[in-house]
Amino acid sequence: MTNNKLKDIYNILYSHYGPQNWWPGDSPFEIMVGAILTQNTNWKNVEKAIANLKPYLDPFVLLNMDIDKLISLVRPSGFYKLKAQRLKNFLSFFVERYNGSIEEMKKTELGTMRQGLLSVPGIGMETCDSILLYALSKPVFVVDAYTKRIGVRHNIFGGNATYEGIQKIFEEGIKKDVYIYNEFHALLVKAGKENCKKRKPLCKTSPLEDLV
DNA sequence: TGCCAGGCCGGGT
DNA sequence: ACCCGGCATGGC
Repeated sequence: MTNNKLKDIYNILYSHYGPQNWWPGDSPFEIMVGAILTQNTNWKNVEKAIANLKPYLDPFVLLNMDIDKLISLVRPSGFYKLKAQRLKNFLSFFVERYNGSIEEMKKTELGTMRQGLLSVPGIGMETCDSILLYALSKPVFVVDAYTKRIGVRHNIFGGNATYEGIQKIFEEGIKKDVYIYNEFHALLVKAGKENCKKRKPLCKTSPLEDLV
């Protein structure tokens, strides 16, 4: 069963904005780091932090780095003490369980991988799923605040829908395809930034306006 | 200038 | 099982 409305939304956004080619990042490891740093934070600020981290983008190097130094590097991304610790938490997990190897991690069964990531303090569902989809190319639909706002706005689901409820609707409503999951989420963020902000959720200029 | 950003956690109800 | 405050910098 595919949901035509979701397919329509995808097609409209894709035609309007074109491919987004996410995630912006030079390596899967950088994507993982970025996924943590971008929690409730403007991507522009994350870019600054990642620029600071560039010379040290290796799981072992970062794991062994003095916490105060790490804090100073991630500072521009905001919530810096919190995020430095969350990065450490993730790095411990990544090194202990997978020896800091993307390839090794990718061999794991998806459910196990997801459970493991979610057990890391500071990694919630969106961060976890972003890592799975964008760093590890796993077919997991990423739900975020924009996805929810736009979905409610277009009557795909109600305002009380949960993360996993929304995720299920998307995963069951469109073709299970990493490329589509990748682009769809990125397109929703793009559309959301332009038309579906917190204080003006009216989408007057949205390419989706006709659908409502 | 204030409001907001690609969340998550812990404590209170 | 929800709801809320805290976390913080920098862009527009």
